[in-house]
Amino acid sequence: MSFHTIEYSAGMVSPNSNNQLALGNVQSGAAASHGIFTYDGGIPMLFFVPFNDPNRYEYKQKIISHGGIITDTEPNESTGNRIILLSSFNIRGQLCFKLSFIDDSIKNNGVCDLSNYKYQIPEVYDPSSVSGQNKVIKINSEGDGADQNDAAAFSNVLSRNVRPPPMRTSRRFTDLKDEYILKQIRLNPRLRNSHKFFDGLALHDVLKGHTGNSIRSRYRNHLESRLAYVYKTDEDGVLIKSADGKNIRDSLENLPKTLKNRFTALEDFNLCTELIEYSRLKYYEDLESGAVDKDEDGKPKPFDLYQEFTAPVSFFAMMAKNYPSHSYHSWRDRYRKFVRQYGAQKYIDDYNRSIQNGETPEQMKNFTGKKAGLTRGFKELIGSSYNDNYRALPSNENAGDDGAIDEKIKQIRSSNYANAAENAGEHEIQEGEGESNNDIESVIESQSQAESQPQGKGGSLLDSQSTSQMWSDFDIKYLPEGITLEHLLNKNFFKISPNEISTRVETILNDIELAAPAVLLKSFNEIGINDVFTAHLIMAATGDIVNMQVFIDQFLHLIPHLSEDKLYDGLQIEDTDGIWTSKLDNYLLSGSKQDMKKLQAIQSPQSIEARRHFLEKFS
DNA sequence: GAGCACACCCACACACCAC
DNA sequence: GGTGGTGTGTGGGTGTGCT
Repeated sequence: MSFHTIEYSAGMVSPNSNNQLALGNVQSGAAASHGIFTYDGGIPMLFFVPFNDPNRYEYKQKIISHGGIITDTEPNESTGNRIILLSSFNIRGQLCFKLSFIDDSIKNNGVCDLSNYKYQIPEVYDPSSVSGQNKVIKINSEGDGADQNDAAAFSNVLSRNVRPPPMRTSRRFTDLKDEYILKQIRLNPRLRNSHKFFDGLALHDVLKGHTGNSIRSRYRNHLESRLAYVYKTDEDGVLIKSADGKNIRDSLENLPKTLKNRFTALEDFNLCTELIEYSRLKYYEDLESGAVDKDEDGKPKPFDLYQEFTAPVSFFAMMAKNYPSHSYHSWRDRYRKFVRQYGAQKYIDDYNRSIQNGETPEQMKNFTGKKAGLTRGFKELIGSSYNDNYRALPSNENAGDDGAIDEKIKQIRSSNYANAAENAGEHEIQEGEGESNNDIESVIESQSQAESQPQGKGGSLLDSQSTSQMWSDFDIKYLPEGITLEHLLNKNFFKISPNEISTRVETILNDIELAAPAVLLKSFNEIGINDVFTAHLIMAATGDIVNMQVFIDQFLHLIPHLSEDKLYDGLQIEDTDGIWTSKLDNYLLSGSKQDMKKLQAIQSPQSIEARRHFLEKFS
């Protein structure tokens, strides 16, 4: 039932000249056929009880069960319609009435004179007191007769933003007080962490003399373990009563969630993945309709996984619907203050890496507040450390230095060379007792001897005579200058995470069926690698599947940092053994001592020898 | 010195508002 | 409707002084 659906006229409840409510046409007494808190015609009276009021839920029940309505909207005189503000205590100088109005009206079976329940003189601490003693300031809701500064002080104390100076009037908590606090928590389990709730409790007679902070601290440090049970409430925190009108005990296992829920790592992950998925779909829609931005050459810009994503309202509405643990506003705020700062794909990478390392992923944090202010340009810092994070290896969680990628290369070489050797000359490995499968040199040795190894599992795609013949029809060559990302990759590439690309490449290269060019090209196409790039891979890696894997991993590492115009230069990898460029080929072909010296500083003798054979066959 | 009461801090969830 | 700015106050503490 929504009060918004009811038309209220100002005349039903309107302020008179004394700022008091006129209730002349309020239905009252036994004549009330629709309940006690109704106007003529049975239209319910509107009440507002502050959300932090410790008695809100108790009185919400009373009001609703006697025909009235509790609104979620605070009274607003400017609208002309009046909602009656009820509270356990006087607040912020507003026109405010005591909750006993409800009790007395119910007892009376008719609406009492509301003006008799108006708060007049709140008691408030005076910050100007030099002695540090409490001083009672008399202030009424209109501020008449009261100093404006006092009114401001009153407002400040209640608003929590300005606290009185330290004043320690320590009072011991008694069993009675402790039990009272626990009872209030049981009645309001959703508010068990709320500062304001405890501020409200501090105004209860039983707890007079303690501050809200003190009571909150008492509960958190001493009483929480004694809570034992709470009373059952609905999603809004309203007490659920049994058939005989009693509160229902509920175990702590069913504690309702508090007012605010921290975002978890999984929720951050879901937000990032949904955001990227949404953006990717949008990109391809735009691509089809020609709405994608063009580069200098007039070609559509490729989808950038590491871009700053934007999302419309509908996206956050979808998130709130599919992941109701947070509201639309919360999801949107999380995106604005965290995802945008951190980077969606960067977080996904970090999350996946944590999972792979057997660690618990952490949620995004430290992107708001004062600390965030101190780290201006933090995004740039993240950007610069991206490489380290991206390159860190599961087996080396501290890897973040330049050795990480080398370590990865080593691992790939170890496993693949071992495979190659296993397939090429199993007996050599078996006979070499005490020889490690990871002994690269010896494995290279065995590989080089295995001219007739089966294709597809390790070694070169082009080693044997028959497969060389098959590849001879395929145009193996370096990428030309001026290539774009679109030349290299198709849309499938952007649907797969970088980690997965690497794994898929490894799987494809290890597949024994891939000796045939068409199969390899098709498989690479399926993960987004176009033929021209496959040709370059084979050319740069001398057709060696290990080196192809190394090239791909280096490419995946480089790609987030390469602008379109630097793509060609960026792919000239000249510092990795087994990876070749036309410049290095020229060194080899020139035969000059100086060039060979340069070459030997990069390439191993095995690589140089293999390259020589390769160029003889295919150049 | 220990325990307690209380003040205070900080990150950030959630919300509202203006443009 | 989309977006940025910003306020409020929750959630989870730590620091400090009193008993």
